Amino acid sequence: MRATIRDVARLAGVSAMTVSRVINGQPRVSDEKRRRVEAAVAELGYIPNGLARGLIRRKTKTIGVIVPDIANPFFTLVVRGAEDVAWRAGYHVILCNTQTDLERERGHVDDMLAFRVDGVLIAPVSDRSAPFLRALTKNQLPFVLIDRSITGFHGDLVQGDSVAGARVLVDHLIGLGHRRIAMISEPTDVSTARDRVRGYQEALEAAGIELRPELIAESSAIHPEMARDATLRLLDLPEPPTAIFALNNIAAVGVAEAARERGLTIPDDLGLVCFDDIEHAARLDPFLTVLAQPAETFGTVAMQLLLDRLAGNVSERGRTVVLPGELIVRASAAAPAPVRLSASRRSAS
Amino acid sequence: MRATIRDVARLAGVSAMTVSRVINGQPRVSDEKRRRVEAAVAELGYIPNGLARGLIRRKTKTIGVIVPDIANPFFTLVVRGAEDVAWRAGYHVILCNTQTDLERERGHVDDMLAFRVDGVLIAPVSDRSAPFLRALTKNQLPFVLIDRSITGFHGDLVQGDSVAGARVLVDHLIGLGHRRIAMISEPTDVSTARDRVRGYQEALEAAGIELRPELIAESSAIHPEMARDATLRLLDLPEPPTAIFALNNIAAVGVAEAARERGLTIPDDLGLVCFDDIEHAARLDPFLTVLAQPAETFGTVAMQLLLDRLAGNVSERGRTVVLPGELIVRASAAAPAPVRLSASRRSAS
DNA sequence: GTACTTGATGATAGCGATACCATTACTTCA
DNA sequence: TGAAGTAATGGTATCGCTATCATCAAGTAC
Repeated sequence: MRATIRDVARLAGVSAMTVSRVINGQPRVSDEKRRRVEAAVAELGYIPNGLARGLIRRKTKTIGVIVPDIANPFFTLVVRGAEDVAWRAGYHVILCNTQTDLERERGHVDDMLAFRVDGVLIAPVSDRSAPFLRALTKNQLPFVLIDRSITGFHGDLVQGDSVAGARVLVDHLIGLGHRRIAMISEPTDVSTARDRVRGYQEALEAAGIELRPELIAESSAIHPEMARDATLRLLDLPEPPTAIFALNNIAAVGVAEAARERGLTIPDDLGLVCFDDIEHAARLDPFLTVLAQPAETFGTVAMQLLLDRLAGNVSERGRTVVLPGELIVRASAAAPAPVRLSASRRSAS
Repeated sequence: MRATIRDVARLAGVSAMTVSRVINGQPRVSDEKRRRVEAAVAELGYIPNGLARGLIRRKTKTIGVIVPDIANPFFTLVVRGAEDVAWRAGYHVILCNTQTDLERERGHVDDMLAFRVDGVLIAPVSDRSAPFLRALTKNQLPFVLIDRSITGFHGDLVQGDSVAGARVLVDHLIGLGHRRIAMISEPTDVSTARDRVRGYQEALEAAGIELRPELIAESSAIHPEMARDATLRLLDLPEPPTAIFALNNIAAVGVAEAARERGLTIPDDLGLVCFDDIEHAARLDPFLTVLAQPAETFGTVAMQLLLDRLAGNVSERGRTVVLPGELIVRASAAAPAPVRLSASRRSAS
């Protein structure tokens, strides 16, 4: 079996308490015993049991990070940023992927409570996640929301400005001359979706463009196939859009697939803009015009807020950090074709 | 404070043991007490303390997953696959990102040992990770290697066929007519780098093409900037390559950047192939010719091997699973220009 | 009626650490 | 000289749970 603190104590000829003092770098230990203990630790390859420690200290130096889709480059970077800050502060990260599934989210939150993580970073599935946040609060487990707010909840939050970002993107399309602009959205129990729809609507209104409900397609932020299907439906409208605003990068990927299937060229036949960059794709070929959000900073800032709170040097109730996005104009949106022909359907891909 | 099993027992008017039996679904409890306990659990919002459980059961239902770069789409998918299988089996995953830093890897391995995870999936930084594997073995912590083997180590392993894959990619370039083919590699204390260099060399030899050492540039598998710099150096050679084989997707991104900087068009002025797909980029614009590896399957299979071992229904010592890759021919490699002009240097980007 | 199951329940003893207090041996200073 | 502080060290209780064994009532067999 693995060595315990008592094995070390026996080998070093001291008490368990002295070993504990040595491995925790406390004073009040003679140099000689310290050396003997260190030798015994090395000889046995002793590693303190984190479970036992956590049980009595009521601290585990562990942070749970719960995200809806780790394969989304946005969240990948969030996680990397969070992990990095945590590591530097001597914490480690338990990563939980919910796949936007509420039941999985419930399970993960319960696990975080059970394993006594010291805090949680969570990008909740939707407003229906509210009960889980309540469970965290009730159990006094500090947490910080990332990317998405929850109606009626007031706590630490790091988010982008979705309303403004959406306006910028749609204004950009309008500025290029587009008037028939569609949006690929997701269910509006997600705050970012709500906000981006609002930004979209505000931009159209400000430009005096009539809102057409049929141009807002509800899709998914994690399954490109659904965005593809939604796009195909939009393209089948009697008056198809000349440009599409996808609520995020994943949806944009689906739009591009749909366009390719229909033999439409982006940006000539269809303009495309979206939230969130796809780092590797952008470097490979700077094509997509996006509202880039500083994903990694979402993670670092959120983790920092959490660690501050754990350190106890925070008094405010709900701190909100809004990180600015940046419009990066690349090639996926241009002026619409001067004479709009009905798109040739079902052309070979 | 949070409710303990004794609080529940008191409220239900039973002993702690009876509560334990109920929450663990054991028999030997009368229906009436079971109901009373369940009511008390619900009323108090009781969640069993995982640390205390783990301490006595010597199981935590937790698996550590250690990868060199979570932002690499390959590893992102590995993690997603692993997490998915783990979740279904009632395990959760602690994600550790080493950034290919040996010290961070050491720290994470120690943490896994300290927190008594039940097993570990690890894509080691390099052969220099061997001591950490020895520590795992010594402490009887089961683990499975992913993607990379370690010289002299014999245990469970899930990997691709890097030699064959590299041959396929380089053969593809040769088949297109390329003779001067460079490779962006990384230090050869990583098994995949070794194997891919070997596949590259074998392909050239088989085609009777002379090996030029200066055409193998050592770079990085996680920093595209380094691959970019390496590519610029290759392009500055007296006789620059007509095509480049990048050892992975990240390196390929750097190659593309370099080409763009030099005003070279891919594939017309420079062919490019690499290992590992970039899912979102491929969907957005099917451009890169790659040897795609089933990344998510790496994760699911590795986790399955590990869980099998934990369940005790495995006898073999070192099981190796080799997952086949698939050449996906897209647009980044074509026949070289019939008349090879010396590449115009320092042209505007 | 005795002996032996069987089921339901609880008391007790840890798991491997650390918090907290007690003890010992010296100093230090009025 | 004696009160009092201080450094080094160890003993004991405890974190919250479960393994194990003991207990007791009720049923079963002979």
